[in-house]
Amino acid sequence: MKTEKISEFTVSRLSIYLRCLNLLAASGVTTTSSQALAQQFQLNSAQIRKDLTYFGEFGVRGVGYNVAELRQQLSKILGLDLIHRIGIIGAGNLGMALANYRGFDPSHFQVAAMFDRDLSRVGETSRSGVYVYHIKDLKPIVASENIRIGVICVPADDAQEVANLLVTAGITAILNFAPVRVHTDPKVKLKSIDLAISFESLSYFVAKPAQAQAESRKFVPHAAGEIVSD
Amino acid sequence: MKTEKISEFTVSRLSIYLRCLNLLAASGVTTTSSQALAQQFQLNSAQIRKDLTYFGEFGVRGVGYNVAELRQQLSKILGLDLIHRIGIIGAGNLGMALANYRGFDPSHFQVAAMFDRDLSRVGETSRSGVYVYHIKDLKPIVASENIRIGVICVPADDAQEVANLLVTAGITAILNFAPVRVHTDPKVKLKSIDLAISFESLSYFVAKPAQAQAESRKFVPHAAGEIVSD
DNA sequence: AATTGTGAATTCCTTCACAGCC
DNA sequence: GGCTGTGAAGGAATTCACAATT
Repeated sequence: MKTEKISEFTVSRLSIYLRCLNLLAASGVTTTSSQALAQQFQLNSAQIRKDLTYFGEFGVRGVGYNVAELRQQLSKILGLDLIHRIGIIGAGNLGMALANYRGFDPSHFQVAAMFDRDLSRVGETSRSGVYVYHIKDLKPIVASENIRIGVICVPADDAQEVANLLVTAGITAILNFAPVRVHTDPKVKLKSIDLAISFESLSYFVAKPAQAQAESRKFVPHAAGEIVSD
Repeated sequence: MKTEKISEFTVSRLSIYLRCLNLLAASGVTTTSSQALAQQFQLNSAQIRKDLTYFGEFGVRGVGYNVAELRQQLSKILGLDLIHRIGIIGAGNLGMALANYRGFDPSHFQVAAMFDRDLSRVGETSRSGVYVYHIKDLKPIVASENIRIGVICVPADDAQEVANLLVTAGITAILNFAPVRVHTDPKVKLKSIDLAISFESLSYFVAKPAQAQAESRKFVPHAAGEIVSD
């Protein structure tokens, strides 16, 4: 394994590779190659190999990759051998939807608690069984529930304040859904999904159909907005 | 204006610039400069200028930019002088949350209809007043409601089928929230927000705190997963 | 004097192409 | 023969730095 910097692009692609391998494993494939993966899932084989070799030499020349082994390696690299405890701040539509979201595996990601400042929401429980605490209890609950990831689902005007609270509470990573740029301690990994920017980008392409199709890359990881770790 | 290809990165930043300008306008600022914007909002002034000059020469040398004029220009470029009619497919948690989402201006984006194949959801209405139709009525409702943007909020296994239906219904752009890569006609603008990838990227950085902070760019537009127009 | 618009330099990301190995 | 791992090439995006302009 090298000590080179791993880009956000590479990390996102690892997720995609793992997803592809899971599909292959489910259909009983035990061995594959970068070319086979590339062809089946419309990726570039050299990129797959390059991404993987940042973390080790998982393949066998002339043969390819063992599906089971590579799945396990990628799971490990992505930290999916751990259980991540998540706290959602803002128990509105989006926060509730995320608490109930079934798109990710509950053996890796668990929404442990929600928080809101609105007393009418405090004491509620999501359909999936997540309790809504008052925001003033953020710090002790983060500690007692072992929460490492905070998800900001409050309006733009409150996002920075919530980010500050999360940092103070000792969170490790933040996923921000508020349509605003927030700033945090560099030790906290911050990532944003900005729905307003996503829709406005679509708007641009809808409004300009001629130019719209010309550009665009095959793959761009992440949330509209920003990825910041400082 | 040049006929160069405009990158997805640039388009996303235009949204950010517009947002910054809106804040400046709200606080009564009438003139600004790329340096002032860069400093206040942590951007790079050369990048702002370069992004803007893809679309025209909006500034005055030695003076800067007129806030009101630049806002209007950016709104126009981003197609925000139009009203975008949106259809959401999948009236589950996420679909409902988006139908009720208040993060974008209803004078630019209107959720006109939702669709589901589950009869128990058909006939419901979101809190914001959006009716849920049966998916079999997609095509006629898309036409009658003048829907141009389709938002996929169904499980991964159904996403490709829904994408096909949307293309057949004559949609112009698709925003895909399903954690899977979908393929469409190249004439349709496709963009994905992959929450599973976003969380897995955070997982990577939570699991590897040492390396985690080293890399990462200041700004990466878009959804985890992919941006595809083909 | 100040700030834009932009060619040049730089940095980063992707793809090519092949030596090395099974 | 076939496939990996990787140096080198190519392409994109960002930033620098300055000539042009008011």
